[in-house]
Amino acid sequence: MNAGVEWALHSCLNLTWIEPGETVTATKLAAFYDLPAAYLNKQLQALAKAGILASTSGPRGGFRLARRPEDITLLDVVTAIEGREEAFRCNEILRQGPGGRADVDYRAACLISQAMSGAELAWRKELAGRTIADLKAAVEVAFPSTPESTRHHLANV
Amino acid sequence: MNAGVEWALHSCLNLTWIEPGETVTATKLAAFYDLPAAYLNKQLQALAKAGILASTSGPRGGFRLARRPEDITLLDVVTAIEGREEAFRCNEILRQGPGGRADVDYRAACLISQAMSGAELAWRKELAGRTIADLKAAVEVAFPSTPESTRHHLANV
DNA sequence: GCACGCATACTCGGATACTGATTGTCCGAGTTGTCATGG
DNA sequence: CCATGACAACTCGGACAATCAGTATCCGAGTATGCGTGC
Repeated sequence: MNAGVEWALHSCLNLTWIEPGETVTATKLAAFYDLPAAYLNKQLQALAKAGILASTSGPRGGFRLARRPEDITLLDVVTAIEGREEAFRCNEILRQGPGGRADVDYRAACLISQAMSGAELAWRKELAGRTIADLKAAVEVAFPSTPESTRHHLANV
Repeated sequence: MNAGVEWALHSCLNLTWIEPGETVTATKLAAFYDLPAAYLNKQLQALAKAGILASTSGPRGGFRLARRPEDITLLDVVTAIEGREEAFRCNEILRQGPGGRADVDYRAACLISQAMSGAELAWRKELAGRTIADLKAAVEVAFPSTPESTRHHLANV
C-alpha cells in the first residue's frame, strides 16, 4: 500500500483544525511532518480530484476540506490514493485450465475469487464505518492541546 | 498483492484431489493453467517453507499438501506468499511532527494506525475463517466432475 | 485622494526522471530409479 | 539368478536479470496581491 495513504490521512485530519474558510499550502502540510513537498502535493491533488479536498491557486491559496469531516470516510481517502481496483485481482487463470470457457466471468464464478473478495469487502466495510470526524473527536479527547497546537504550527511555520 | 497468491491458492486446491501419498511436480502444476513453471516453483517453495506443502526431490518427486486441507486457512497461504507485515505500514510520521517523542511507539499510539490495523484485522479474520477444505467442498458441490478431471489431468499431461 | 493597469510573487497542476519490489529465468545440489556387471 | 555399484535423469532450491509500479522532482499555467502611475 502506498505510503501516501498515511500522509493523506494525517493531512486531512490536520485540515479539520484550521479556521473555516482558510487554506493551507502543500508546502506547509509537508513541513509539518518533514515530508517531500512536491510528492505530498501529488497526493493532495488526488484527494482534490476525488472531491475530498478543494484547491485554490495563487497567493493565499492552498487546500481545505471540500466536505464536512463527518462525510469523509477512511475508505474515501484510501480509494482516492490507491485507486478503486481490489488488492487481490483475479486473473481468471481458470480460463487457461482444462474446461475453461471464454464466455464465463470467472471473477464471479471462481470460488477463490469470491472468498478473497469477501475478505476485502470486510476490510472496506471497516474503513467505510470510520470518518475523519471520528478520528478528530478521538484525538481531541486523548490529546486536548492538539487542535490549538496544530492550528498554530500550520499558520506560523 | 502478488499474482502468486492466486496461483498458490489454485495449486493448493488442486493438490487436494491427488491420491494420498502421490506428488505433483511444479512443471505439471504450472502446465495446468499455462503458468511460468520456474516462477510458480518459487511460490511453491515459499509454501513449503511455511509448512503448507511438503517437497520431495529427484524422480517421482514433487509437491504434496503437508497437512490436512481442514488445517490450511486462506490466511496461511496468503501470509506464506505475501509475508507477515501489514499492507498499511505505519511509518510513525507523528514522530517528525511537533511534539513528536522518540520514546513513543506510534504504531500503537497513533489513532490512524489503530484504525487501519483494525480494518486489516477484519480482513485477516475473514481469511482465517476459510480453509482449503471449505473451498474443496464447495467446488465439489458446484462442479462434481472436478476432482476426477483434475486428478486425470495432473497425472497424464 | 482615488481608480486603474501592470508587474510580481506565489500556488497548484501535470510532465518528467529515479528507485525498489515484483516478475521472470537460469543453472547447480541432491535424490531416486535404472542398468550393467560380477559373484 | 541375485546383489552391488555406478550412472543418468529428473526434481527442487536458490542465485541471477528484466520489467513495472511506486517514489521523488522539476518546471509551467493560472491567480490574487501589491505597487506605481495617471487622472
